[in-house]
Amino acid sequence: MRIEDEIKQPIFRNEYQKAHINLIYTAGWLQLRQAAAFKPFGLTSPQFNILRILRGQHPLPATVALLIDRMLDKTSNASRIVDRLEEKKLVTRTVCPANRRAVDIRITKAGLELLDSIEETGILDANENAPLNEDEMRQLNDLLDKMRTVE
Amino acid sequence: MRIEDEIKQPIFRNEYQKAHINLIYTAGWLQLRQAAAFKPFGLTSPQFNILRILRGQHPLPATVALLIDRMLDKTSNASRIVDRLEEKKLVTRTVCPANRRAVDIRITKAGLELLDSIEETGILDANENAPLNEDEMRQLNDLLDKMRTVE
DNA sequence: TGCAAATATATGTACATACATTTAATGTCA
DNA sequence: TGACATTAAATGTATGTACATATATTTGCA
Repeated sequence: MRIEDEIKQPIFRNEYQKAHINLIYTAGWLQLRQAAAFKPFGLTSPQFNILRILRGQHPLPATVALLIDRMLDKTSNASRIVDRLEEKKLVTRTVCPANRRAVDIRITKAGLELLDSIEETGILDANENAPLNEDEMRQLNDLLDKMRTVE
Repeated sequence: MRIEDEIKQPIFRNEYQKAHINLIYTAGWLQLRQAAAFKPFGLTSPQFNILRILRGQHPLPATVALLIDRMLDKTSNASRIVDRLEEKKLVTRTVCPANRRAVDIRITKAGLELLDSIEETGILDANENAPLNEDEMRQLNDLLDKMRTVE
């Protein structure tokens, strides 16, 4: 369905404004689908995202600063997302011995196993009836990258 | 900057996963810019969005159900966003006489003037050095619309 | 050495999101 | 008509986002 029909606004000021609204709408649509996929595993999208970064570092630890640097949304509050993961025993937090201001965050065995079981379901992979083919995906990636080249 | 560099992840499982992450990242980037633009006017993005819908209805009222139907993020909580706008005297809320379960929400004169003054700044318009030209914008819109055609 | 600046993280507050539940009004149909 | 379902909105709770401020540690340099 075209964005005009999705939000029942037949006319946009210009193609520029329409692309912006379309982008935010589509991202929200995607977020909802992802959140629903993670829910059976008791994870939110930001929690999953942080777990994935920690696995990338494993067995080395990550600091909060590293997580923020690698997160999709850089302004979100990594500290509190780690709180939730720690409560669920999916990560550990220990004071960094080399720099006692920093905190070493590590994914646990349970965390690694949870990631594996999520990925085994295949919900993160493209399927045969994906609406965009590989070439279109590449085109989309290029347009998005280019869009952010301002200032 | 390419998404690989933005989030310092050199390899993605596939173009599909990369497009998803790119989309969410770019939407977040855009949201931050928009939020910063609205901030001097004391509005958040969802508040601005609802005001714009109300202007589209004006002088007719809108119900909460209509707002949800037209909002970008359909699962957000329109009731409480209207609370904030009402506190700022930008909208009014009255019980709908025809159906006393429903609430008639109307944009006030102050609300209309605020929207005008925001739009006068031109922050919502494309400028000469926009990275994507009109044709590329159209291409992006088509890809996004197509992406959502699942199930 | 000692003290200010910088760094790393945590905490506070307002707002938004996601989803379940509640309250009130209206519809329906036996 | 009266019980029950449906509808419209508000409210509760957990989480996340955005941004300011606080706390503790380390660094730099006079």
